[in-house]
Amino acid sequence: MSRRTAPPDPRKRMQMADLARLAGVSASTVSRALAGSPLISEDTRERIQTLARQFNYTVNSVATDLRSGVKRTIAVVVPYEPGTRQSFADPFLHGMIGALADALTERGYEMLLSRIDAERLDAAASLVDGGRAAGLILIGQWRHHDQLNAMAERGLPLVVWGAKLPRQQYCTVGGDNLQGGRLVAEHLIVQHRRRLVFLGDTGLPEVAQRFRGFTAVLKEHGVELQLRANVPFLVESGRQTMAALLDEQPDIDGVFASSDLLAMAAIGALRERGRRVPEDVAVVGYDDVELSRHFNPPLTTVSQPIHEGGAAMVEQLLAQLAGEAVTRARVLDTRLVERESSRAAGSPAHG
Amino acid sequence: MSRRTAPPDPRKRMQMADLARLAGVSASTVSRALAGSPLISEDTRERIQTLARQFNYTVNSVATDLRSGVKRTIAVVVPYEPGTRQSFADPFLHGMIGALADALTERGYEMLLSRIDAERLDAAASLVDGGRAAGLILIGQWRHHDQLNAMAERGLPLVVWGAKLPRQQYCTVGGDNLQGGRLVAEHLIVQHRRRLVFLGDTGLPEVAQRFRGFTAVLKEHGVELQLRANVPFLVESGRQTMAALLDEQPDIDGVFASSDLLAMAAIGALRERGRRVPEDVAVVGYDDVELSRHFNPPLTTVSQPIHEGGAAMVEQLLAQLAGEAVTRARVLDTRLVERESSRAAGSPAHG
DNA sequence: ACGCGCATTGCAATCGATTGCACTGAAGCC
DNA sequence: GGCTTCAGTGCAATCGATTGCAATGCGCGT
Repeated sequence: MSRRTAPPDPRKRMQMADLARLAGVSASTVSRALAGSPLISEDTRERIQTLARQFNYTVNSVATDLRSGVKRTIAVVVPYEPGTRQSFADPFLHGMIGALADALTERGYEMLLSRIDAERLDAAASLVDGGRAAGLILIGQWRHHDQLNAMAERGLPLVVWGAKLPRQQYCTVGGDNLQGGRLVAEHLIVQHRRRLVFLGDTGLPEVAQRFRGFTAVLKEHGVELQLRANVPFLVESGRQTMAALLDEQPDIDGVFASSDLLAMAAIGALRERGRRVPEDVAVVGYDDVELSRHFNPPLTTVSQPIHEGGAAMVEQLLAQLAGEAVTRARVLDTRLVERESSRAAGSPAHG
Repeated sequence: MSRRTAPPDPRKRMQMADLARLAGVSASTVSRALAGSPLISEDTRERIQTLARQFNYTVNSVATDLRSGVKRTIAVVVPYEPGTRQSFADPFLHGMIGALADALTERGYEMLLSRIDAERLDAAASLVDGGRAAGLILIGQWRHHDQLNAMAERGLPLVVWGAKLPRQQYCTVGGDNLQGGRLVAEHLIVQHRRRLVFLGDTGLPEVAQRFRGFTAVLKEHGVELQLRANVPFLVESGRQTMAALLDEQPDIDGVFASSDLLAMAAIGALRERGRRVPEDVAVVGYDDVELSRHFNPPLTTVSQPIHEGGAAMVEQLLAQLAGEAVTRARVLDTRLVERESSRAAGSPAHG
C-alpha cells in the first residue's frame, strides 16, 4: 500500500515530497519556492514552479490550513422550516447567495453552502466547532432569536441576514423593513387604494417589521387594513390564500405581499378570479428579484440592496474573525421601485 | 462542575487533548470514545461523550480528513462567462443547486459552492488537486468540451450537467435535449403555428441539441424555421433580441426559447410590441422552473428532471470516488408541460 | 590560509486528529 | 501458583504541509 520509491502513481494525488524528489530538493524548499519566499534563489523557484505546473500540483490546502490554523472557508447557511424544504425556492435567496459568493471570492474565501433544519441551528455551529469553517453567515433569522443569541454569546463568529431586534447579541445585516413597509403604504395610498390586504407570515421578524411600517402609515392616513393573512413564503399557499381572501372580501383593491414570489402568486390567483392587475387590484411585492421587472405586469416592489448587503455581511464577519467587537446591527436603506403592477386605478368611478 | 486543571481558555477552541485532560484519560481514548469504538468501556465512553457535549466540543474534521485521507466535501462549480457574471441569475441553476444540496446532504457530504470563470476551468480542478474537495460537479459544459476531456483524462473525479457529446471522456448527466426540442416542435405544429423563431445560444451544446431536435421535426412536417437568434441566457438580451426579431419579421406566431428565463423576457418584449400571448404568438420555454407555472400567462415549457438529475450526478461522482469506471453519459427523459402561453391561436382564420 | 558573512537549503517539530502495537492488570485454567 | 487470555488504555507514528533554527558552501577580506 505504501510504496514510496515507485514513480508517482497517477491515481494517487501528488504531494510535496514527490515534487521535492523530482526537483532533487527537500520539501521545505518546495514549500518555500511555491510560497514565493525570498529565501529561495530565483533559479530554484522558477524550476520548481514549472515542475509543479507540469504535474498539476497544487499544495494541499487542507494540510496548510491545519498547520497554519487559518481557515479560508465561510459557511453560508440557509435554514429551512422542517416539513417544507421549499424555503430554497425563493429567488431572493439566490440573489443573496450570489452576492455572498462574489463578496467572499473577492476576499479569497471559499463558500460552504449548507441547508439545515431551522429547528436545529446548532448543527450549523458544529461547522465552526468542527473546524470546517471559520465563521457562519445565516440567511434569515426565522423564529430563532434566542438560539442565535446563545450562539453569539459563546463567541461563535456569526452574521445573520435579518431584522434588528431588541436584546440582540448577534450581528445582523438587513434592509430597513419598517421603512420598506412605510414606502409601500404611502405608495398605495397615493394610488387611491383603500381596501388593502397584507400577505405574509408576521411570525418572522422581518415580515413583522414590514407589517408594522405598513400599518403605521395606514393609521396616519386613517385607512384601515381590511385583511391580513399569515402565509409562509411558499408560492402555493400564496395562491390559495389570495383566492380565499377574495372570497371573504371581494372588493379588495390593493395587496402588499411580503415577497415578490408571493406577489406573483397573488397576481396569478387574482387573474384566475377575473381581477385585472393593476386596474382592479394593485399589487406590490418585496425584494425586487431580477424577474420582477420582467413579470407581467412588471412588479412594483421594494428593492433590498442585495449586493451591498452581501458585502456588508462578509465584512462584518471578517471583522469578527479579526477579533473586533461584534457590531449589533446594520440596517440598509430600501427604496420603492414603481412598476406597472400598482399603477393608479383606471376608472376612479369604480372606487 | 469539576474542572481542576488549568481552565480551558474560552478564546481558543477546545481540542481533543484538552478534553482528554478533563476526563483524565489520553487523547487516544477520547478519540475512540467519540467514534464509538467497542474497545472503550461503556463507562468511559459515556463519561467522555457527556463531557464533549457539555463543552460544545466537536472533533476537528479538518484534522480528521487529513489523517484519514477521506474527504467529505464536493465542489459544485457554476462557471460564468467572463464579462457577464449574470449566469448565476438563471432560476434553473438554483433549482439544480438545491437538488444537489439535498442529494449531497443525504449522503453525508458537504457542498462547496464556487463560481468560476468558464475560461479557466482548471481553477476548479485545483479545488480537488488542493485537497479541498473530493470531486467536482460542474453545472453546464458551456464551450469547454476539450478542457473537460483533459480534466477527466488525468483522472479528476468529475461529473458535468450537460449534453452527451461525441468523443466524450467525462461523465455527463442531463435531460434529453434532442427529445425536448422535438416535443416543442410537435406541440407548436399541433397548435398550428408555422412562422417560428428559435431563441438561444446554439454555441452551447445543450442548446444546440434542443435546436437540432426542434428543426428535425419541423423539417419532417415541411415547416420552415423563420429565424434563429443567438442570444446568451440573459434576460436583457432576450428582450432586446425578441424586439429586433419582431422588426425583422413582424408576423411571427411561435417562439421556442431555450430557457424559461428567456421565454419570460420574450413575452415581455412581445407585449411591449402589442402582441398577445398566446393569441398572436405562442411561446414555449425550457426547464420548467418553479415560477413558470405562476407566470402570466403560465408558461408552456419542457420539464427537466432536476431532482433526479441532481441525485444522479452525486451518485455518479461517488461511484467514481469509489474507483468505479467512469460512466460516459446519462440522459434523462424530459416531458412537455402544456400551459397557457402556447394554447391554440384564437382564430384559426388568421393562420 | 583562515575566518566571517551571506545566500541557500535541510532537519525536525508542529498543526489536531487516528490507529497499530505494546502494555497493564485481572480473570480463568489446570 | 504459574501461565494464558483478554478487556481496556496509552505511546508514538502518521496524514501533508510550514517554519525556526542549524548547517552547508562559497566568496572575499586580510
